[in-house]
Amino acid sequence: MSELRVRFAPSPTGYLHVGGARTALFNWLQARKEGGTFILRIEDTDVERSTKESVDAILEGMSWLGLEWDEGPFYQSASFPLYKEYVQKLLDAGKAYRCYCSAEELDAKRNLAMQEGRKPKYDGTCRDRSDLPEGQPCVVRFRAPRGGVTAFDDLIKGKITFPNEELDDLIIQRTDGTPTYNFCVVIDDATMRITTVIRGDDHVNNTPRQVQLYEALGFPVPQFAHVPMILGSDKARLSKRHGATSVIAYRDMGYLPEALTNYLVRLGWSSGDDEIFSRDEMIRKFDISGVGRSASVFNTEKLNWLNAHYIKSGDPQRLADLLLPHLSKRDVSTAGGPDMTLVVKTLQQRAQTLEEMADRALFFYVAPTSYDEAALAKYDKEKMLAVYDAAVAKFSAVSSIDEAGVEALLKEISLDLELKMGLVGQPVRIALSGSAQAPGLGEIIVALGLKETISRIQKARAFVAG
RNA sequence: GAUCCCAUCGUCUAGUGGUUAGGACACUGGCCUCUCACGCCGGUAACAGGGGUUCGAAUCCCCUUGGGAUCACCA
Repeated sequence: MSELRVRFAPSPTGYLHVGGARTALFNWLQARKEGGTFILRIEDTDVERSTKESVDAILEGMSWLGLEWDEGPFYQSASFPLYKEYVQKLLDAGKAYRCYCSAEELDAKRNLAMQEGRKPKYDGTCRDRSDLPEGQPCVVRFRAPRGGVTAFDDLIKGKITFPNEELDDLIIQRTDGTPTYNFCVVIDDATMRITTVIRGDDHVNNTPRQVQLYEALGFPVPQFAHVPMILGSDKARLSKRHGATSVIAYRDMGYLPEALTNYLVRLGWSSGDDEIFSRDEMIRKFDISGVGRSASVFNTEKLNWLNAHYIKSGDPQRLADLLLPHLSKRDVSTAGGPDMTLVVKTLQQRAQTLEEMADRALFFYVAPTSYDEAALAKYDKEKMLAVYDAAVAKFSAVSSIDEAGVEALLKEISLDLELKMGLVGQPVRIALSGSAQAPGLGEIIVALGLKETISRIQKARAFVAG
């Protein structure tokens, strides 16, 4: 076991977002690669917005993606006393002070500064205040260093430096006594002995403040790796209006977890010309320092391609299990119908998602009640009837059949009636599936069975005969 | 507005001073074929702009432009 300790720290105010999922994946991969520890921490210090439903949704998303954590989930809300203790430490050391400015006053000052084009930062009114009004509501602020710079070496972005002038005295404890985010992360990351903080790059601007906090508290500063954002097709931050952003939504749309993780790992990271990565390959080849510095656009087309790849190469039995809920959703019962494994096999080359596969699988379980008229119209009525009669005769004459057998029978019909294969196969396909687009006839007939095949052809014959 | 970050085909990316700038998705031409797909072969398509440094820049430096993030008693 290496010393590497990483964490994924979502705030439970919604479902697991694909961006969050990628951050979690990168953390997980780095931990697995190094033999380190992956910790899950729920940042629920905002009691107002945090919900149990969100926690469950996040855990469900993590599990579905197979990102198992080694420690946790830990809840920040359980550590309030700990934060209080450190606030007091800072207060005692003179590294923090009480501020009696009201939220209204602060808002007014901030707006004024913005209007006048100045930096909207705290003016330090209470920084050197000597009187301590008893019983007055107050917050606690960190006494930030005034001059100089604060810098850190980001594993992804390189060295980042901030002038301390830009950083004001941030609030670490609210009027109601609860701690604020930037303070909690530092305490948690330090006490959990996190060695590498891998998170979204919307946090880079928070990092110098946190570094100052680590230093004031006497904690070792961890390494940071800020992962670029995921954007929508218009290059704006990915949001619902670009489509689904919840990983569970992707599951429900029929995506495979290995396809999503494969897609996500390639967003911002690559290994030569490779596109397909098994779990093991990902773990072996991934390295957080190899992640790119720029944001990337989420592209559903490529995700579809990967999903199709994993459907094509997936185990039919497993896919059948995963397909079942999508069929149930369509009020289709597979009981008494063809073996689902056989059905899946006919569709693996033809579906990009399980939803699409379910649509295409429908006819196996529900005999067509109507036929594609436009397709039917392309064929001569008398010839079709002859094909149907011949097919019924041929299929009735055998007791069992395989794909090659179907092929042979169709050839015979083609020769007997002196019709091209296309004129034999298509009418039969329409009879069996109702549509002009379906898997190979051999596959369909083997899955359906001779009895059902003959019955469907007879039904179609009656329909065509009028 | 301030600070910070970013910049190779439409998209994801390879490239780390010398390449016909490579791969993948998408698009597209053809082959295969009982349909639709799969598969196979081929094609279109990029170094944001301008200055340097260098014998030589996609690669190093500067500026411009364009994107993004953050500036809360949210996380």
